[in-house]
Amino acid sequence: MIDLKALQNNFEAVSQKLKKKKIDAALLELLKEESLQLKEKRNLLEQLQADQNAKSKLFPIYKKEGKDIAELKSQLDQNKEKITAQQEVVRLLEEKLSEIALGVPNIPDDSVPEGSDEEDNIELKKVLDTPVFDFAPKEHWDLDSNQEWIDFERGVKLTKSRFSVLKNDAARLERALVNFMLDFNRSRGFDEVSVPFIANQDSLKGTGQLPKFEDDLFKIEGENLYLIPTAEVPVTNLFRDEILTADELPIKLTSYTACFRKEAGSAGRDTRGMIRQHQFGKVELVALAKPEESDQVFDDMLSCASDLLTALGLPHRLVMLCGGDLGFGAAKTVDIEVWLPGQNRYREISSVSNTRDFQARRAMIRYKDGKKNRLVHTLNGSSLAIGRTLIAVMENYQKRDGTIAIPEVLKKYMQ
RNA sequence: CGGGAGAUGGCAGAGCGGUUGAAUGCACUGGUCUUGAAAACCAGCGAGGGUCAUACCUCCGGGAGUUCGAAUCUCCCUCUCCCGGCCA
Repeated sequence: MIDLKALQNNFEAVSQKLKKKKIDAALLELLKEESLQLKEKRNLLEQLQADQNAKSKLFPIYKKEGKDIAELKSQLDQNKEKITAQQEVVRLLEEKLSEIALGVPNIPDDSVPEGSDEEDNIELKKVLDTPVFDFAPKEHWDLDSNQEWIDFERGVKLTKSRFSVLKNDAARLERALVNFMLDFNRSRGFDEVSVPFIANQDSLKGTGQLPKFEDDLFKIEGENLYLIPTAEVPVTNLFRDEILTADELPIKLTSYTACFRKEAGSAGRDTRGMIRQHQFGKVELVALAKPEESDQVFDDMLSCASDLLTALGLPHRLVMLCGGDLGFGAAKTVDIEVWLPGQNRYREISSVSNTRDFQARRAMIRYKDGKKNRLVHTLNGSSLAIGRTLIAVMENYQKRDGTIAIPEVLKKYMQ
């Protein structure tokens, strides 16, 4: 959630920055008006309550002194009606306000470029040269046309489209990738956690998936529980409603989970192959940091993910997302795109974001800064999506005879 | 899924329907003492909103109710623990 106080006090600046995200200015205006309204109504309510409290305290005194309490009681009764009415006013306003506020995306950093979509993203750098083949490299599904590695048909049989089954060396490779990544991340100072793949509404709300993006989630019937779309949800929410001490920050964690996404808005996109599945494995990086150190932590996470690809020998590039392409909760995001020779293009394989205090405000994650409690900054990034990494290995390490080499660093994990 | 107990501040643990936002202990922070530390003693120590700062308001799992007044009484929900069944 954005900082409503900042919106009230610096309306122009905030709404100017939010323009990058193509937000309706009228909505912001409304938000500001409503929040000021609420402040006023709430002040009135509090006055009434203060009055009521003060008079209530007279009650036992009057009784002790044997005074008549009928007059006092009638005053209290009247005042009570006013309070009840005013409470309703405040409650409605609060409801309306939070409905609007929860739908407003995060404020982009100044460093985020203007732009409306992918086309306007800015390439920061390329790492490793793209491989040169003396034959025409295939896409992963053609490489494995008889489904020795990835069995799409049976995945569909078991569940439905966009589910698949890994077999033989692919299954082992997946496991090797997970282990390699977790070990790598640990060596970079990220502590490993293993968390539930199901989260409740409060958690999804804390990281911003709810209420706005319910359509993207698999919900468990009759339970108010959801399959997680990313480990970011459970791992960040580990600290929901907590006040951390300054010296335990930054907290840097890594976790492997399955991720479940409905891909509601992507009908018809990437229907072939394993690029876009309803379920995929991902090793995630999550960090909580003091505001002044979060940029440093962001860079650490980004280089951690990039170095991982380098270690795997996979060419990739770093792309700074423009305002229009930025996710709902992110103030700044850099995507990492891996080279897929079969597709002859870069495809997203990782995404590192700094949400600043946007999630922390929703999830109430704070730390003690001397006497005061301040919101932390939360950051998240895919270490790498496992499925896409698997594809990248297949396509980049393919040989003329259709076999696939194993990256050097994975060999010890494949024995 | 069936039977019993419970939910209070970082933890432990009191709390008659009326200055109780909440005793006490531990932990923590500052100070005195000490060469230093420990011990001892003194002081402070929940959160959110609000204010320049005070006042002031709200919060004792969540919601509804009784009452002039509820942490304290009633109802519902959720969760936790113990017993039984089922089962990785």
